[in-house]
Amino acid sequence: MTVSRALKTPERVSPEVRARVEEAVRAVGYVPNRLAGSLSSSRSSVIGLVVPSIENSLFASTIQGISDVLRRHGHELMIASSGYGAAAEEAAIRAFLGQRVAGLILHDTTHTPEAVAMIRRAGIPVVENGTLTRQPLDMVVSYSNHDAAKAMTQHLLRLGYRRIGFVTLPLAANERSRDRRRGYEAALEEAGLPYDPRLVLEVPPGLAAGVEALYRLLEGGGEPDAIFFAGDVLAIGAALECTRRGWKVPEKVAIAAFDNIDLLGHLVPPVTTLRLPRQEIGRRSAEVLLDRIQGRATGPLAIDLRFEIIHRAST
Amino acid sequence: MTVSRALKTPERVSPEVRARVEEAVRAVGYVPNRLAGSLSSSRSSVIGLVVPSIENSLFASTIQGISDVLRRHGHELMIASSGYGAAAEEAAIRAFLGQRVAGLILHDTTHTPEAVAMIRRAGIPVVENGTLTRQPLDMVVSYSNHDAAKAMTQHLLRLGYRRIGFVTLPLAANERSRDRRRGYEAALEEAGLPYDPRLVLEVPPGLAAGVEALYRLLEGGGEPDAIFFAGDVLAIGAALECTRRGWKVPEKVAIAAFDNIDLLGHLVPPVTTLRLPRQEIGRRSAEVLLDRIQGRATGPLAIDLRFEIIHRAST
DNA sequence: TTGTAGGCGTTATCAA
DNA sequence: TTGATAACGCCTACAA
Repeated sequence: MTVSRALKTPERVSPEVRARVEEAVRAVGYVPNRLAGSLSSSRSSVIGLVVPSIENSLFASTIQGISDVLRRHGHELMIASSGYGAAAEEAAIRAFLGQRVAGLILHDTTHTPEAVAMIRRAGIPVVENGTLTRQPLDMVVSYSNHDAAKAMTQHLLRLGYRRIGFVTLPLAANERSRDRRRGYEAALEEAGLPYDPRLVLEVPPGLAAGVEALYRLLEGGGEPDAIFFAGDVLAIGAALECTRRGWKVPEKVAIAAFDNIDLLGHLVPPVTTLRLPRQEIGRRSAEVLLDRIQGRATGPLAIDLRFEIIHRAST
Repeated sequence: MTVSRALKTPERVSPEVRARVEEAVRAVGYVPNRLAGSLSSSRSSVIGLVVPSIENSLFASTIQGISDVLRRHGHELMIASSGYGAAAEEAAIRAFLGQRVAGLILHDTTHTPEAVAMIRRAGIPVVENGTLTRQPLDMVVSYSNHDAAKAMTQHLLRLGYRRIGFVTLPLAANERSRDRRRGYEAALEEAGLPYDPRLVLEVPPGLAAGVEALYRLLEGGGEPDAIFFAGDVLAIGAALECTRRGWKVPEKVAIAAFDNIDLLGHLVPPVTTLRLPRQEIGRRSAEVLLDRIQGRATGPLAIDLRFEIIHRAST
């Protein structure tokens, strides 16, 4: 007990005892067993994070933000990827709850009923990250995918484009993509423009898909004057393909992207895009989670971290 | 005890008891406490991973590979980033050992003496990932940065380039970069070419650094006919800058990169590079670690996963 | 096949 | 300020 105190609350132990303990710790290379500590105190310093994919650099920024904050506060981070499936997410959540994590951060905002029930029973705080969902489990830290897509579409409209193509990642089981799509439609509607299905495309992720989308839209009869690639690296693939073909952007077709990937600013021409607070989402998520864990806050919470349009020469 | 058995070794319990337990588990939403399990059995299912940076997409591939294998085997993954510093790595390792992880995967191959001592005392298996180091702590799964850089340099020599520039990331405290640099030098030496300091540059990571390196080498008096960017996205920055300036590659200067970033193949012209088994490194690391944890293997081990040159139009 | 006893390494609590 | 005792929830070992 005295050792425990000397290590956790050194001020509550005599200097002499403290010194002896420190010496002994050094001598034997003692590393306290936090499993036992957690079991005894029913407090854990581990946070569980479930992202659709670790490999995706956008999520990676968020993870880095989370990791930085947790490290500073002496917490550990457990990660699992759900591969974009709610069942895998449920499995990950179950595993984390088995490890008695102190809190969860989930990127997806759609969960299996069982996953929700487990989290409720565990009674631990949760942050959702993917989009400013209307039905949060608990806390949300994100930006509005709907508003971001709408703002970019309006930006294009303001620039005079009238036949705006929209390329999205798969809409199924992903509230983020659906939000973006609805934002696009909302902007058109407010502008009194018709929705033309020949201008809308759903494609898998990846550079190659961006290239393919470019051709399909240009040759699909919709005659787009601009294309808004609402996902990942799609716009990069398309922009590079224009370079390859010697097509002038935005004269041939304007191109807009959805994320502040460094590279977009280095392309020729640099590509208009949205700045999304990826790292900030991670940092704030970790912070609000720790606030709750440490009893500094209670109750639901929704933090809108906003976005920003970066206007460049491609539009 | 019967419940424990029903859950872990259902075949050793009567069907009737099994059914009753399953029913009860469902009814109360019971999630076994793995902390208590680990404490009692002194076995853990958690693996600790320390990478220099989570945000870097190259490490992200490796992490994904690790995560996939661990998930399939019912193990969890704890992550920390060392920010490229051995002291931060040591702190992460200490935290992981406190959590009684079953094994460690470290990307860096240089560690503080204290970190090494702690790992030794803990007696858990370790895999190092960054390069085929000669003095592994325990197991290594990687490729040879030295050989890869040498091979690419020789490739350029074979193509007839004689004044080959070399751009590296910071050499301090990073065996990988030093290995690459030595590989470059070895190739020159074997070819009987002099080492010209005007052709070698050390820069920070990032697209912009690649652009800057391009100019500094072209204007530095070394008159390179090819530049080998031995790190990350440096080559992308340089290649895009050539596009922007309308410089022909490889006529103006040939460009070679060091990693199989998808994008390199989509640039104009596509950029020659090395294919490195990033994901495979992650998968194999997890596999050999599990082999040891589950007692299927013992002793040191070095797995060389090789690399491959992807010759494209930029050289 | 089922159950009992004891202990894993901490921390909460209370007593000295 | 220090120490004794009893959990925490599971698993090992052994007994019924």
